[in-house]
Amino acid sequence: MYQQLAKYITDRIVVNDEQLQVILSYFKALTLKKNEVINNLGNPARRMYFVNKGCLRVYFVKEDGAEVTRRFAFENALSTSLTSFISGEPLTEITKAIETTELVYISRADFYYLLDVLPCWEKFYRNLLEFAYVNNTRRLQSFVTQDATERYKLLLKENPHMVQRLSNKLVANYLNISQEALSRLKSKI
Amino acid sequence: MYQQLAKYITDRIVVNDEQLQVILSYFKALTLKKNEVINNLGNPARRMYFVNKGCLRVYFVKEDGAEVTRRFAFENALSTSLTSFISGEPLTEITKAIETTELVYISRADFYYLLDVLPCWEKFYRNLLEFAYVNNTRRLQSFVTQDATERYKLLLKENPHMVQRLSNKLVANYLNISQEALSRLKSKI
DNA sequence: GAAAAACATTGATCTGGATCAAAAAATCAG
DNA sequence: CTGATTTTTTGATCCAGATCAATGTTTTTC
Repeated sequence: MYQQLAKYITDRIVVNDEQLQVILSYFKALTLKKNEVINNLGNPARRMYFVNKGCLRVYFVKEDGAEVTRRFAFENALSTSLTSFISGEPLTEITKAIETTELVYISRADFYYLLDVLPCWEKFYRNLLEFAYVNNTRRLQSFVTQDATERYKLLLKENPHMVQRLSNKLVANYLNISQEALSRLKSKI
Repeated sequence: MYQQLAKYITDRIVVNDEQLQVILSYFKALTLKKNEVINNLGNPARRMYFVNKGCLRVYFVKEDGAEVTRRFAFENALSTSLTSFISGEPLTEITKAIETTELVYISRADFYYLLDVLPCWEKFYRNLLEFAYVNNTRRLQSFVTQDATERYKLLLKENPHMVQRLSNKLVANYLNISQEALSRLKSKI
């Protein structure tokens, strides 16, 4: 159950076995059914999740109720509503399992406790923040500098597995275009 | 010269006077003329800047040469091309002074050296990354969930000083709309 | 302080992608 | 396996905001 997470951590920071066991001991298992939601707008993010199997979808909800996908978390990815996890303020993005999903999670309190007691966890968190920032910026850059076709081509190039694994509807939503628009632009490439 | 930076640091982390002097000793002064550029696409980011007076504009350049503003850094703000600063890869955003601007800066090498030797600097960097991430995410959310008028109203509410201080052209560019579109939507509010 | 340059406004037209609608294809539940 | 739901495709129409153009206004420069 902890094997994938252990590899994830040791791939990113230098950590001895004792420290690793301490870290892992704070993670608990959770299985979600398809379409199950794990947080609610208005509450703060209380956990950070690691995906062993399955896939999470994180999305914003517009005022009119429309959803815009912010990110997917596939196997061996960490996921939380990081802005809320950081600030403690209510979250503005919903996380839902798009298929049956096996997770392990750590509570926000335990996460911050580890930051205080394990210097290597501070390094881990630094790494996590750096990657989250870089990914976020790439996505922002793509939205403000590229049209729908360019965004799709970039996705095909950088994350082909996403296009293979997800329905057109979800891919379109990730690109922030309608599924009709995606269908049309695919037929033109 | 270091007064504003010293306050910026002590407002964010717990640091004794000796540590503070060590940190400040790595910063050097630099004054930019209006429209002077401080980095070039293709090079990695080698410095982090702190604005004492003036204003920096950080922008992406599209394939067709059009510019899209990513961020402004006014007085008492840190600024770098953080994705490049983190990864060491060539930067994808240009930083230009939009007026005569007085800066102090630290080199990337010295910044990382401080991370190794001063635990409080690691905390400082964590804080910096967290805020950068949160701001980035807010901006991404605004772009994917709001139309031009809503983005403008949000800017007016959250950063009225930006609307006051900057030309319509720059405000429009920050909102990723044409200056004509901004002029029209303002007349309708 | 006058000429030049940059910026702001307003009008006309264009366009990428949204929305609405309906049919075809795929997936799911019992 | 079969009917029901969901997804995908294609067509018709619409709209927010872009672009082009012209004029007025402010700022810069010498």
